[in-house]
Amino acid sequence: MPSIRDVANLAGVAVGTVSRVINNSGSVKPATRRKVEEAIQQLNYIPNEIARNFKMRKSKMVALLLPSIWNPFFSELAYYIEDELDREGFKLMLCNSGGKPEKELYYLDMLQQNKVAGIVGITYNDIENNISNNIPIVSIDRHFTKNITCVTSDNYEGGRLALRELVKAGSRKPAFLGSVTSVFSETMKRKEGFIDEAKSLGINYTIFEKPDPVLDEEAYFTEFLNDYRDIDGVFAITDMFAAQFIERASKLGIRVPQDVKVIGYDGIQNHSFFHPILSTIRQPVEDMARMTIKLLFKKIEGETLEKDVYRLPVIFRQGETT
Amino acid sequence: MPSIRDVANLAGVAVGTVSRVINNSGSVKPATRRKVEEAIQQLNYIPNEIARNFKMRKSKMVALLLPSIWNPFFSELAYYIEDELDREGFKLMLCNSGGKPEKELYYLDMLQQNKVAGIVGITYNDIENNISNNIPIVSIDRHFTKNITCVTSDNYEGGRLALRELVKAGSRKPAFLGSVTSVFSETMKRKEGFIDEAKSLGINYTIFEKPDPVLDEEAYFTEFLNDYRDIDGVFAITDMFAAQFIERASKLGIRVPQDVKVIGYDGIQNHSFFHPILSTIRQPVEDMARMTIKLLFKKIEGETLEKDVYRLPVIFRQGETT
DNA sequence: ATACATTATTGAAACGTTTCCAATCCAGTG
DNA sequence: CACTGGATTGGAAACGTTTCAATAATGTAT
Repeated sequence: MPSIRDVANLAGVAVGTVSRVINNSGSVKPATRRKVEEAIQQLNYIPNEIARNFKMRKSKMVALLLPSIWNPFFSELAYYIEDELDREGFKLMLCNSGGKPEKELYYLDMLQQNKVAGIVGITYNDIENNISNNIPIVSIDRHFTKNITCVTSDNYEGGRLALRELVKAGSRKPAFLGSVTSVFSETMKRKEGFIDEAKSLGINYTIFEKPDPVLDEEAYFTEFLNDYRDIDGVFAITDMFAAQFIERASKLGIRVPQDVKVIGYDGIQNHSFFHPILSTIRQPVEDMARMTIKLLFKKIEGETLEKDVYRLPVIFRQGETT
Repeated sequence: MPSIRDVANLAGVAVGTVSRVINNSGSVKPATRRKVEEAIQQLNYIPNEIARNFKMRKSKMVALLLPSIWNPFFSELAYYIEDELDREGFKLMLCNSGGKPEKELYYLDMLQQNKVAGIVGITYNDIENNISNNIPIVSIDRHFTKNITCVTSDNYEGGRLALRELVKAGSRKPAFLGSVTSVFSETMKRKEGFIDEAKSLGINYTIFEKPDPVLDEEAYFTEFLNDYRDIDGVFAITDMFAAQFIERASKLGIRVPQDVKVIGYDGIQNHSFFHPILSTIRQPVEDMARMTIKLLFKKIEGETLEKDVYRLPVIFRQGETT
């Protein structure tokens, strides 16, 4: 593996000169440049990025820490994040935490050791207190404190929109179905929006939340369907949750949308191959991803951002369930 | 940011000693060890992994190069790959090539600069001739030459199985639907298996392939449905392809499975929320992912593998389309 | 031609580790 | 008590870059 020194020797110049040729920094005579480039060709020299990172005390690696890349919402997000990073020559390191706090901490520790340039975090834990030094972090959907910028969709407006669309579709007794997640999660605002809009329209509503994330989901849905037989509309906190509800309801002979209208949140179905196609509040995933990375770049550059939370607008996408 | 030298000073020992404490290498007296550990605590010292990689001339980073993480098959694969890597303390770098040859080459080049320990490649290009030095590579579903080990599902048997299942479901005039991809792709064996089994059972079959990957898919399916009206069974090369066919067929009033039985390949639907649930040839994604990484580790260790291609068995999973 | 300004180039230090050899320590032995 | 050998520790080189001060070469105006 030839080094910059070998190139310098072959070209008959100093290593510093080779460095300047490679990086286009400083000035070098055209003739010299040519000599060096020939030597590089001849030796098939490839700059050692690790040595460079080491010397410069920074890398162009950004980590994406999320529960599971398998989740279609996250994989779409990851796709755009990688794309945006690549535009600036940054690389993406992928970390699946499984949502487990100890794994999140383990990864955070590892990322510090590896001196990543920045972190995009979708975590359940309070990341902030566990990151000792000052690695720039942007969080998606989790709002901790000032130090960690948050990018999210407009969950509150999404909740209001969902309620309005349910009503528009004919629902008179709508319910919100969700599961209690992290207190830092912005997604809880979906519920707030739902409630506020119902109140302002004078509509009776029901809130039915799964308290424990690991609780049996089948039991949860069954209980709901038994206890609230007159519900005629459901706003589920995510598309996945909505789909589970629909399946469970179908098994009990409840028809969607005839008996119950259903609206999800996310908009993960990017193809209309499978049915029913969910009516949903669509998050602007691509915009969120690109904004996240742009903000992260700014933080890496040392700029301070004017806002703590950036909320992007959502839209209602009509499917077959309302 | 404290360095190993600061620790050494505070503890009143040499840097070499600190290094030995950190890495548990060589021998160090318990009393000394304690002193050093205290200093580490006090300074909040974090070893610099980049410096380490630099010095050791190797990193624990493995790259996954694939068309798009957004594709559910790949995101499932990536999930297990990351998990298996993490077990040995390796990290995953994610590269979306979009399937574009130039982007694949660009990434390959970058990965060499970054001295990754190994590469998992799902590429359209002939990777082999474009990787100058000897980074260990394991490929999924693409069989190049001896240098790059290939892990794949048993596509040939999968093809035979699909044909048998279509016949079992009552199809008398089955067709294979696929698109011509890379000549290196193992997935073409699905067609071969389909054909061989049809021949051996004395069944008439049809092959209808989309020649150009970028060709309009709607036109392709429409043409097929117009020209082959008597087809009563379809084996599509992937689940996605099958789903597209079903959608197109439905629009023309052709019912699945009453008029046409459909079998896909992959088994990407890990939940039964959306319908129809595809009958499919399920790839053992988790096994493939873990085997890929285990083989890659062996190559990184310098072992030579006994086989060029590792084929894992597939199963038929009954859905609602046969 | 001379002095000066500008452009090119060199050489060496520095980044934070690991590792090897040599030096030192210490317990046990004859 | 001197000696031996293993355990422990110190010190320095090396990994491949970038960068900076110092020097050399070149060009420019007088």
